[in-house]
Amino acid sequence: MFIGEYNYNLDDKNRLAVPTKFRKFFNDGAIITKGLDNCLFIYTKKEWDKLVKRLADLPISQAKSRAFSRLMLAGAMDVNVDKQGRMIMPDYLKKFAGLNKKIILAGLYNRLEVWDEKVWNKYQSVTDKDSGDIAEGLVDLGI
Amino acid sequence: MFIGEYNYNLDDKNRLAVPTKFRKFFNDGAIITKGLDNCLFIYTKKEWDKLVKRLADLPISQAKSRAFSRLMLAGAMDVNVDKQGRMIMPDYLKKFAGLNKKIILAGLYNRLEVWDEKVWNKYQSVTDKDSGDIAEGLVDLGI
DNA sequence: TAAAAAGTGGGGAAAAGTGGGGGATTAATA
DNA sequence: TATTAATCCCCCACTTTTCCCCACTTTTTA
Repeated sequence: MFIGEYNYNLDDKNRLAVPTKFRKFFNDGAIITKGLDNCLFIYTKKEWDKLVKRLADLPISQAKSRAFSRLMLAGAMDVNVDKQGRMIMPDYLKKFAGLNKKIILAGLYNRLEVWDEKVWNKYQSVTDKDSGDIAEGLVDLGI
Repeated sequence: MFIGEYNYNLDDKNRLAVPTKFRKFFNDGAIITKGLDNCLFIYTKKEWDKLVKRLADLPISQAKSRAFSRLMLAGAMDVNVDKQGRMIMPDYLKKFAGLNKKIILAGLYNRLEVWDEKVWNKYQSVTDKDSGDIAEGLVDLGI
């Protein structure tokens, strides 16, 4: 579904454009939530529903699963896409991900990730070094 | 499917031609991804779908699988081939592979590899010398 | 050596990205 | 409750990018 890396700007009204070819998936809105590694996750309604069901099954007795549910559920916001294909970024999510003007959108198959450009570049420079480990992962998958 | 070594130029508009005899495989588009050893991989839609099925189910809770997905999925780009048989190279992939004007395309059976000419020549000069040693290591893989 | 095919370059129309004004709805205050 | 204030979002307009198409050059082939 979603793949690729895209550059966009967050404007003064906190509007963020969605790549044209992905807009059709968000006709009935989108869910933006706090993600991992300092980014945000954007889900379609359909994918979000799947995720919520899995979160509901986490054992409430475990502190870690309670914390994860709070991150994903309490962090989530239902947003609309305007006629120009943009969604409005809530203030608390903008702060959470440290977003400035220059934004990276990353396609991760069933979700889009929102990164501040600088944070993204830093993450990349670390993981690019580990590409050896990543290559090992390829073998595990039989690729 | 794909074999051989081909010379092409990346033009000022970041367009890269595909060898004529291979174009028929890319009628419905192509996927370019970050590869190993500083090159890029080009897959047909069909081959890509085989790969991506394995990636879709990785657990988002593990930092390593997130890094892996980001390399393979966010690193990939869905591209079209124009009437002249060229695809447009996204900026971030051009940077990743250090591409300049002179490009080498290499056929690796189920994928095409994209190399900057200088990187290719350097890689060749090392591996040509060590080809004996490299072959020795393949015993483990049953070749 | 002529004709055909492939590689390469560039102009221009169309689409996408971006910014901002203004009206309508909602909230706030006297 | 009337008036004011604030927010949201729709729409218009400008800028930038993309991509389609045509044309020229080089290479291949008959």
